[in-house]
Amino acid sequence: MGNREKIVDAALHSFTHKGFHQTSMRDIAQAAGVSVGNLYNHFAGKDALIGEIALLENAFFTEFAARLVEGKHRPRQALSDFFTAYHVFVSSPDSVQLATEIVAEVARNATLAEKFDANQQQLTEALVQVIVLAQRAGEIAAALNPHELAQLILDVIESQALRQAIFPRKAPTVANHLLEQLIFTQA
Amino acid sequence: MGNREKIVDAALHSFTHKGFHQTSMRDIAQAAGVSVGNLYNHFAGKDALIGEIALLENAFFTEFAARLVEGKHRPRQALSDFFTAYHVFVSSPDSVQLATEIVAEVARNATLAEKFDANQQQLTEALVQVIVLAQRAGEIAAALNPHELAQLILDVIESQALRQAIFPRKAPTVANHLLEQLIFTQA
Amino acid sequence: MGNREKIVDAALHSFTHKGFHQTSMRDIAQAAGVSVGNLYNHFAGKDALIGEIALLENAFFTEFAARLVEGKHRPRQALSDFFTAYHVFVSSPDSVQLATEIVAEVARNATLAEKFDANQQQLTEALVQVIVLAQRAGEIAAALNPHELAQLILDVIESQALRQAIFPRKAPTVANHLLEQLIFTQA
Amino acid sequence: MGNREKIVDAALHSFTHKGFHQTSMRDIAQAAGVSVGNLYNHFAGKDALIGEIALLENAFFTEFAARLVEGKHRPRQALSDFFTAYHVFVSSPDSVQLATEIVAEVARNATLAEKFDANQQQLTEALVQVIVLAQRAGEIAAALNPHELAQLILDVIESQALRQAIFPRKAPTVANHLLEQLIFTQA
DNA sequence: AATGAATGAGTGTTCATTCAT
DNA sequence: TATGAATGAACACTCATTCAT
Repeated sequence: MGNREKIVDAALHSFTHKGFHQTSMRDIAQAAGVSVGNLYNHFAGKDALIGEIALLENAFFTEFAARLVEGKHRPRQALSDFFTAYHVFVSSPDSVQLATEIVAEVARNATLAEKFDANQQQLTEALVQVIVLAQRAGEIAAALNPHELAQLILDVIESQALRQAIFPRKAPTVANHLLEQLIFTQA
Repeated sequence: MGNREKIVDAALHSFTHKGFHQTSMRDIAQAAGVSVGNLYNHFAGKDALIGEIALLENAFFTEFAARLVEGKHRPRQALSDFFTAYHVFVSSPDSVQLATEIVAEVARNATLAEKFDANQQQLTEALVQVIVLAQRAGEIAAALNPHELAQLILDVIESQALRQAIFPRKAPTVANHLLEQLIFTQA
Repeated sequence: MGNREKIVDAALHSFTHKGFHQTSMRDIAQAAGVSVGNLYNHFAGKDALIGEIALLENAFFTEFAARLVEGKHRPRQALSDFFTAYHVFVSSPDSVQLATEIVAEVARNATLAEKFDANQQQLTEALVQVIVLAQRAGEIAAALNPHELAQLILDVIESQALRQAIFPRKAPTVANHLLEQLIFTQA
Repeated sequence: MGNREKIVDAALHSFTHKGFHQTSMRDIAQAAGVSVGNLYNHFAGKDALIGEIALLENAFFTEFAARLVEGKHRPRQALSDFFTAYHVFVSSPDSVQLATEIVAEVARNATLAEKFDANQQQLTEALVQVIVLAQRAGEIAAALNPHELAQLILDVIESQALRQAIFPRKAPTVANHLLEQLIFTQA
């Protein structure tokens, strides 16, 4: 593993567990087993490193999008599967912690926001595609705006993950049951 | 206005626009027109100040809950009105910025999470109350779990506000149209 | 007990256990159950309080001197008794801790040194008096300079107390046996 | 001279003349001609620096011990010479000021006390060695406990130095005359 | 690409002291 | 006397970044 990757890994871990602004370049260098100075041979500065990490989810979004489209000949099933898989992905405590950091950062940094948005777009569009097919199949009400619905789906899954990670509750709800009730037409 | 209030105001403003960890105690003191040392006569430290700010929304939650319950004899209308009002409240850029900071903080601070959760609870329970009435009135499908639905409603409104504030989009959607389509039974 | 006494007590305790410069005026006020501002009604400032404490041993020195002179008709016994009593007095850990603080302070503050010296003088002179009588009685070699001997006696007892308090050793020596061997003529 | 040495020198000087707790890290950095931050590249913190200084006398103790043992074939002379040399060494005002600081610190810091004790041990043991030889030669009474005597000797010399430095007296006594009178057997 | 000493502004916090009440 | 809010300089320490090697 090259030093650059070691640094990215170390930064990911530190940022996740301590937050962007609670993590120092020294922390990262130490965790990566690399000298402080060397960090700057690979990244222009802390902000560049934050940017790199913030956009790391790229690959995952692409993968989810691909899998969705793959299953589009059975749209309802594809959506159901996606709900489950995405929920699992987004529910890991590490994922949640990092996500909150990224959102706070993105909210304050327009450049970052733009890139971040572009990433998400891929997944949203794949969702839209499958929703439209489900509507044609009569599995989702035709009156619903597919773009808005896609966005709502992602929001609901992500919010639920966030809440369950942060507020450890007595009875965690069955993940996406309600969502499916609301979205899919009843037999 | 007492100095304590001046400090809270200044902290609220600075935290909102720069983030908790990008704001120094000096920043706050200066913005409040107060000496640095005096900050510590009113708050035990920065964390205490962050906690105070993080829990400031208390009042608003209570107010929304009250208004909801007030209108419960016409549950559908009450919910609709709440959707609109809550969306407006939660959509102000300041509110969004601060909320992202708070969430990131809460995700890393169990004590804070607990208090924060307790606050939110009030609003959720008011929502549940009105949802149940709407179900009895046949305006919401009886099969939906009221607690989960209440939570989903808040999530959707908040997520939408967040997204619109962060990603300035071409066509901002009509706020809660989709939500109402999904939730309310069709005539 | 008046507030002034409460303050002195609190200062004595805090200075002893934390050192002059590690103790804040707040510490003292709190320990005394008094407001910070009130400290300044009773003492001009921290230095004045340090001075007060540093010279507190006054009374004890006077008492020891008095008892020594009282027993001077049996000089050897009086000296022996003094050795024991002074050793006990000076050996308490609190006494040692405070003494080291005072010495460090006195070493840097000529005014304080002068007052401190004056206090000690009383005891030294009482010792000299009894030593001279012991010499006349043939119990101490006449060749020894009484002033120097008095000083040496105090030094040895104090140093021993210091060492035993700071370096907890395996076998604490029988306190003043050696001192008596050296000083008193052998039968 | 490396920066580390410059820092140690500056700390030694500042600590001696102002005391540990009256000296700030900035003082030291400035006196060393070094940036504040760089202090922490060389020492973990102020305490580490205090520790380093407190144990600096190591070398001197070792040297005195060596010289003592060197002269042990003429024990009385060796002791006499040591008295004089040690008195000179320990009498410099700087030495006294620093010593009072160290003692106060050592009295409050068990870890430091231990290390400090170990240092002193070397010298005490060399002294014991020579005392025993002097006793065999009949120059010191055989009845005296050599360990206790060694300790007493160091105490007396150090106390005397302390007193002369702090209380500038009319007639400074001839340094170790009395000590020799007490210790050595008379022809 | 790699090191780690060096920088100096910046951090949260504490301090002795003052002062209006 | 007594209070405790108010002051602002000072404190130990950390920071992102640079740079000679």
